[in-house]
Amino acid sequence: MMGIIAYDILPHMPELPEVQTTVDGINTLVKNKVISDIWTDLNNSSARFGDCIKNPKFFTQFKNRLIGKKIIGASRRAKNILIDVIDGKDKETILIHMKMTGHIMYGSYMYDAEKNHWYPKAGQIALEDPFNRFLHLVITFTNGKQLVLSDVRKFAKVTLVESYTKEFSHLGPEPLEKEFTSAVFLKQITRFPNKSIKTSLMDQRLISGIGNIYSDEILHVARVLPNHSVKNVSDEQLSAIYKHIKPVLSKGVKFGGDSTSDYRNIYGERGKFQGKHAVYRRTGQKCARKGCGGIILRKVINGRSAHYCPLCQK
DNA sequence: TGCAGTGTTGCTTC
DNA sequence: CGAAGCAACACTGC
Repeated sequence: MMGIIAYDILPHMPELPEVQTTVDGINTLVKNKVISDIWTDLNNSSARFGDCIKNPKFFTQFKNRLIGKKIIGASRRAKNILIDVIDGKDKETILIHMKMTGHIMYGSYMYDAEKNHWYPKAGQIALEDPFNRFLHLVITFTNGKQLVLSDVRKFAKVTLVESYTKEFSHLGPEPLEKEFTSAVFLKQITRFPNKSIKTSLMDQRLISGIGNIYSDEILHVARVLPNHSVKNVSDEQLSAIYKHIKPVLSKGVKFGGDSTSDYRNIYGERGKFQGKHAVYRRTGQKCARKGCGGIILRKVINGRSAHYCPLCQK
């Protein structure tokens, strides 16, 4: 390694599999822990951010309402993390959207008062990680350990919610739920006929949780070019896309998410899905489909980079 | 040295 | 209603 820290800043937010991996990690490691203190350095912004911890007034409330409460479990809706906490009958839900570069870890961290900065204590995976420099929210528990938010670009949104339904009313169905039938998919995906199929797959109003990586991967296995308008995608192609949504997302969860960039799981470890890409960020390389021989191309669609094989995707 | 690229959401404007 | 453009932010690579 020669002391060189080799890492790329390739910002892409956690998508469904990454968020699910984090939620599973919280349920494994952080359940029943009682909050004793909360620190942030994001609460120095103007009030224009509304009810989130970037608003200093809100952060004070956030802290007061959560200290003394116990984590009872985490769940996921779209790319949002929901953490339920309780103190007697007094229940709150912490809502975290990791946006571009956020990720959450649990371990032992120490505070440097002079620098107003937190560091992982020795002997932890996170210590080796270049992203440990960007801790912006630290929740300390009565056992002395911390749940931390690392976020290079500080886009993550952290708040408290009372009503899930109100908060998430604009979101499309969850693709891994059994209610996500072929009929539901067809109804949703055809809502904006003039948009590209890739853009529609990533539209959170149509389907929840799919972003740039998984939309590219789904379209590759379904053999559909990303730039086609939805109205020009055949019924056969739409059913192929539907057929592959669940397996591709489940594969992402199975491999612990994608760490092409900054994503880390609750232990500070990388996921392994980046080693499984057929197309995403494989521009100029050979198509992963056996016997295809195509070379992966990259094209900007609606301001986002799409990766695809011009030979086997039609 | 400076600026485009990186990806997502939500707000503004039309 | 919708689409398109941009801001939120940090850092890299050219």
